[in-house]
Amino acid sequence: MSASIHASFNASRPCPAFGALSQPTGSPLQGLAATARRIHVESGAEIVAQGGQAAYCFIVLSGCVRTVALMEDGRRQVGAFYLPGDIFGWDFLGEYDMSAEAVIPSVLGRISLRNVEQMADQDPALARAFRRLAVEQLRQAREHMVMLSRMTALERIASFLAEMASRSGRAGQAVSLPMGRADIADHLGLTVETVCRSLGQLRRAGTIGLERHGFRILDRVALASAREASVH
Amino acid sequence: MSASIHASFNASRPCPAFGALSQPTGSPLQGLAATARRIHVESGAEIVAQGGQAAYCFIVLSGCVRTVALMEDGRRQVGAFYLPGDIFGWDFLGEYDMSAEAVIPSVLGRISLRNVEQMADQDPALARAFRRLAVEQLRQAREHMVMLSRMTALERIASFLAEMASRSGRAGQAVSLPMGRADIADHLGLTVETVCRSLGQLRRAGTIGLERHGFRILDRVALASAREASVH
DNA sequence: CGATTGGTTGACCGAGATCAATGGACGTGG
DNA sequence: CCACGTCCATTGATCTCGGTCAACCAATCG
Repeated sequence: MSASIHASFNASRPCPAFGALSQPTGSPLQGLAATARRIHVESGAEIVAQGGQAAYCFIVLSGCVRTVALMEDGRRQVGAFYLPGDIFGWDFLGEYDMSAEAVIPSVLGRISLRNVEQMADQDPALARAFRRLAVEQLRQAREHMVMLSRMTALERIASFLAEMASRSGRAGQAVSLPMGRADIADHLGLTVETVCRSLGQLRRAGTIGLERHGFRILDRVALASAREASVH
Repeated sequence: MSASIHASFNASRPCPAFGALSQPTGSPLQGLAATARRIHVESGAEIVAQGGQAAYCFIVLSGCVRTVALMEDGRRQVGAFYLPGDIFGWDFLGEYDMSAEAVIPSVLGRISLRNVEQMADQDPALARAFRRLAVEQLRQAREHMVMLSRMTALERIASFLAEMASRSGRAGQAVSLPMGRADIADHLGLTVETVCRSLGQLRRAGTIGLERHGFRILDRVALASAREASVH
């Protein structure tokens, strides 16, 4: 069964043009894809370095990418996970404020930020699309802030699973978790141990089916009620 | 002394055109200010409602505004505080995802979002300015996320004070804290009691001078070291 | 001046971090 | 193909920071 879930991820949803971060169909963003150059990265490889000059943004074609902020004392924050169709790295000025790393072997499309600026200057629709992208990111960031400041460990895990499920295509299906427990912990502001315990709690309650690199929602209602503190 | 600090806020910095959220001098954003309509709001008044249709954005001319997300169970998150010169409410699509309330009696400039979109479509420089604004907000949001997920109570308070000090004009000066302890707590993901205790700790250590509506940095080095977990 | 609101301080408790040990998956070399 | 080693996930025991509950105090306002 482990294999089946993992396979269902590798087969993957048919890369929905521009996914979670994109605007509705016919987005002017699609014009950008034409200028993209394919990049292959191995598991764990750094794609952009925190503090480096921002020159490119990327679209995930396959695999999974995480953004990471690292502090001197080792405390780590995983900003977001990017799945096929998602764009990242466009939202930087001057220098990247987080590094980006491949969670698993991935294929990316690389787009010059200079191009983006130029095309946006010439095409108000594209500029507008980027404003919308920014606004959507801000909304997500605010939601994440509420989670980090006000939700319990169990609520965070439930929210995370629900989000991954909704991003991974249709409901009821097996959902892939390409990232390790440590990544999840650093994304949710928890420790690995607490992540494990909360996941185990949901598994034991029969809410989810769980394995190393994937899960399946067994009781949608229970999962929703475990989230509790949704933002309105 | 209480009076002196408070007075120094009311006299206030001379409203720096577009403050914390603006771009460098000569910003194309200034053109927008011409279309603004002056609005006076009393202390505690709701300026926009969470869930309402977004039609306007605002620039703070005097006073202080907070954005607030409220959950059914009463848990509250204060997103940000806006001081004179700051713009808020532009980063919404369709509906406001947080409400905005006056912390103290304030004067605002109200700008139609429809105008903003139109002017941005016609003026690439303005569109670019808004992209920069968005990117800057995202950077701040990410920093705040790190704080909420990884910093101790003392570190959060120290960071907050340092930020307020740097926003409130020149260093070494008395800094106003127009918002109450509850607002600070909900902004930092703490409780009122913990905010008090941490502030008291810094006061007793001689790091800051403290009173109800303001503070003063006495030991800049100690405050910086109390922050510890800066995002490198 | 009393009343109401907001700030401060103390005592206690609990969710989650920390420390420690074990188990299972995967990859490498014999 | 199996033995071993490494890495990661899991589980348990204990500790701690910050939340909760409660009392008191100080400002502001009628």
